[in-house]
Parts: sequence; structure tokens; C-alpha cells
Amino acid sequence: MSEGSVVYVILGALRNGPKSGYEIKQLVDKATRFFWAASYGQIYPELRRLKEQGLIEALDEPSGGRRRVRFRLTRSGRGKLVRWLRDPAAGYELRDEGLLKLFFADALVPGDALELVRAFKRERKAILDKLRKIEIEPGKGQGAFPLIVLSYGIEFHEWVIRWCTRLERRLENTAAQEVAG
Amino acid sequence: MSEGSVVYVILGALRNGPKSGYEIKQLVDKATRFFWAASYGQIYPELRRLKEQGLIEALDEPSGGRRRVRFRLTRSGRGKLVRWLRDPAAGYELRDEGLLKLFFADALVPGDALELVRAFKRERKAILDKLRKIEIEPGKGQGAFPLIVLSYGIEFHEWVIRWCTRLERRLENTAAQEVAG
DNA sequence: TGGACCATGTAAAAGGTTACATGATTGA
DNA sequence: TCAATCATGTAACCTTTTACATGGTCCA
Repeated sequence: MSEGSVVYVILGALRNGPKSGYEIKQLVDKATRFFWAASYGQIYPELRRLKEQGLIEALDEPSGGRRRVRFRLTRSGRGKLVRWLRDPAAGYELRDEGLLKLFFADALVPGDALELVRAFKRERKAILDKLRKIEIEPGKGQGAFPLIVLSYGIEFHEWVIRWCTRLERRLENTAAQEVAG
Repeated sequence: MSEGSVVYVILGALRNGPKSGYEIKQLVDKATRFFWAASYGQIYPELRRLKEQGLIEALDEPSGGRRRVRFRLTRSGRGKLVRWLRDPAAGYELRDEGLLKLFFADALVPGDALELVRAFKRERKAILDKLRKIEIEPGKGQGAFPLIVLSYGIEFHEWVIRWCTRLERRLENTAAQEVAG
């Protein structure tokens, strides 16, 4: 991606109020994981760099007896976030091992290829079930967009499952013809 | 992914006959790029390792005066490919900067958010146009699966564009209500 | 008391891209 | 002759994951 891509996950996560590294990680795991992941190994070092650059500032906010540092966007941090959002360029990268297997499925006997399609569908169904369990309160400080993106995920996976079902039928018919013919 | 993930792109690419590193790269760029990319920096070193492990073997096949080394699957290489294809586990990783921007779009004024959706749609339209230009001969040594996966890509992008159009309408209506109200 | 969770961080390894280097051939 | 393409490869860099380390708190 154009630039140290974890930067914008962090700046974006802070758009409606301060958050700690831990809270950013929770947000990512809950809400953006299916289209954008981030690990502690990225988040904490990047928070330090963003602070050094004056894009965010630290607030000591212990929770009970635990130390906790929340970060808040500075004016220039918000500026950077908004400039990025206005820029129409947006990278898109997919690594889908299921599609890769499907692409090479002619190396299998038809029965195994059909099983591959069914496994592909099961995996997508499992993701769909997870997405359906996510609850994002509409409004509540943020606008409608997190909910809109969640719907995208759900509707996309519903579409994929329909696509798999069509393919399954087609392969079942082909197999049946081979047996009959 | 589970293991040196470029391994299976290579083994899969060789399933219907020998190919050189250059030809594998061409195949990837033409046909799997939208769901699985690979660079020369991955392909050539991996070819050497796979050869050392006895999973592929080298054939000297100069083209004109140019040296060219094609690789062929060995029996154990084909075994490894088939075992991988039969394994239902399949990683799925997406990094979609457009969705990330959409997720944070409540940091923009409504007009800019609408523009973001339009830009998102334009980018997907551009990908769709590229996919539509890809021609994969059905049959021809390989089975129907490469074509099936291409259809997936095309139909998916058509679905995304319809989704964007619905969202655009919704945001346009909201904006109109705000002006009217 | 012990397990789940809150909270912050680092180090090593793995995975991947980009840029560069080299040189031949084909065809306009 | 010049550009495009064929063909192979490496080195440096960047990103990301994984595993580890540390320690506090809450609650059953």
C-alpha cells in the first residue's frame, strides 16, 4: 500500500475520540478484521512514531490500577486522515487460498473437485456466521459507515454462498452425466 | 498462509505441463493476479528450492538462442499438490483500502463521503473491465476451473458495483433530505 | 487461588515488493 | 538501429506475523 499502511487504521480509529493501543486492536479484531488486519507488533511501534511526528498525543488514563495510555488525534493528525480519505487512490490486495485451489482443481478427480467446492462454501459460511454476530450500534458518536461496511461483508458472503451453490449443482450434473453416459 | 505460500502457485502452474519461471509469472499476472499475486523475487528462488527437494525437475528448452529452463512436476511434487488441494483448510486475507476508507467516512462531510463511494465504484469498474478482457480458452489441456474462477471475479465485481449504486442512491437521498429539511 | 482479561511492548522470522543487473532475440 | 519482449536472477528493503515477556486486575 502507498504508505506504512497501519498508520491510517490508527488515525481512523481515533477519529471519534481517544483510544489505547489495546482498544485499537480490539476495534480492528471486531470490525475491520475481515478486510484489514493489524497486530500488536504493528500498532504499538506505530503509535510511538505517530506521536513523535506530532500526529497524535498521549493521555495517561489508568483504568483501575493498570497503566493505560490513550492517544488523541492532533490537528495535523486529523488533517492527514482527511487528506487520505479524500484521495481516490485505494489499494486492493486479496490472497484467497480457496480460489487458488479452485483454479487448479482440474488436477483432482471430479469427486474431489466437488468436495473442494463444498469445503470452500463451508469456510465462507463460517465467516458469514461470525459477521452476523457482530453488533455495531448505529449512530453513537460515529455515523452509519461502520454498519454499512459490515453489511457489505455480510451481503458479499451471502453472494459467495449462492455462487458456490450454483457451481455445486453444475458439477453434480456433470458428474451424473458422466456416470449415465 | 500455512506454508511458503508461493510453493503451491508453482506446483499448480505446472500441473498440466512444464513451464519456465517467466511463463509462471505470465500465468500469475494474467489469471490469478486478482486473488493471488507472485513476483519474480519469490518465483525464481522457490523454483530452486523445489528442485532441491525433488518436487520439480529442470528441462533445458532454449527458445531460439535464449536459454530457458522449464520445470516439470515429479511424482512427489504432484503428490504434494494433490494433498494440498484435498485439504479443506484455506487461508483468506484481504487488504481493501477502499473499504477501510468507507469505514472511517464519518470523518468527512457528507458530500466528500459520497465522492468516496463514487471513487470506490470507479476503481472496481476498472478492475471489472480488466477481468472482462482476459480470455481463457476452455478445455485445452486444462479443465473448466480457470474459467470458473474468472467468472467468479467478474460476477463478484458486478455485484460490488450494484452494491455501490444502491449506497450512492441512499447517500444522495440523505443529502437531499438534509438540504430540504 | 487461579483463570480470564486488561495492557504494553519487543525480537526474530517469514513473507513479499521493488529495483537493479544482465543479456539475447524479434520485428518494425 | 531501436524498442519491446524473452529470460533469469539477486539484494535491499519493507511489512506483517508469531512468539515471547511482563505485570496488573477482576471475579468466581
